[in-house]
Amino acid sequence: MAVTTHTKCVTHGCCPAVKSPKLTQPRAVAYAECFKVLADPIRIRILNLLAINRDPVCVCDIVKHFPIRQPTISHHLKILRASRCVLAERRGTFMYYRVNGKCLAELPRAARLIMNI
Amino acid sequence: MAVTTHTKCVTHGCCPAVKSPKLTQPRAVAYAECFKVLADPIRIRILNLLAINRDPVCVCDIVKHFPIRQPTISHHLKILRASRCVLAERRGTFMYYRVNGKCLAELPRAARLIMNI
DNA sequence: TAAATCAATTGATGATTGTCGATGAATGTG
DNA sequence: CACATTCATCGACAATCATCAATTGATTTA
Repeated sequence: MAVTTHTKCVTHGCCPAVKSPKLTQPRAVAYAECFKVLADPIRIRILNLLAINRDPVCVCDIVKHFPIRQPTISHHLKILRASRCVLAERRGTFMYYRVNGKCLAELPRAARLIMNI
Repeated sequence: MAVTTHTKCVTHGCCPAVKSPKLTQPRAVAYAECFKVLADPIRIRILNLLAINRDPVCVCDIVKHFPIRQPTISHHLKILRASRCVLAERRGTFMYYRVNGKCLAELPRAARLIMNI
């Protein structure tokens, strides 16, 4: 990558011996993907709804608690499912969702790695 | 909020006594805002770079570590600054950035609240 | 088999976001 | 003052995202 910006930074006396980030690019991308899942208040509240109800909840009952339509709820559930934050199970025509207990578990560790502590 | 979807959910026997989410909408929005800041690998690595270098780092030295231009770095720094993840200080023509030690500190607590544990 | 119901998918739309080049603001120096 | 350097801001653009209405798919029941 040819780093040719407008900024010349000719002085070279601004910061002596700046260390590179330890976090690799792929790992940072993986963390960002994880945070992106949580970067929506509806998804956060769906997670919370499922966490409070220990028994699985069907989609139609999830829909009742939010001011958005069923396809949008299904869209959010798909994202939560792809990231393994929730688990799904079919019973007849109903789809039952429940939270994955291990969800958000490695979040404190990620925070420590980013913050280098 | 008039909840009129295609889905009628007429059976009403799918899930007995579904509890509402405890997390309030404003709090979920606040959490989502926080996660949104971390939902970008460049911002994560800028945070990590600043965390590893205990001394403040100027913008031109941050730019050197990433394959994006200076205005984009400034854009990310503005977001990190607005969310109080980093602190800034001016020295002459240089702007020095350092990580806010309290950054990500309440992240585990947020995870527990969302997951109801 | 036909009808009914629940949920996922599709396609469209407006809003947001990451990136860039160009420019402007702030500061130091000759 | 004139010039150089660092960094922030502006405007534009493409990509992504949240949402919806309409449709399709899956399953049960009459």
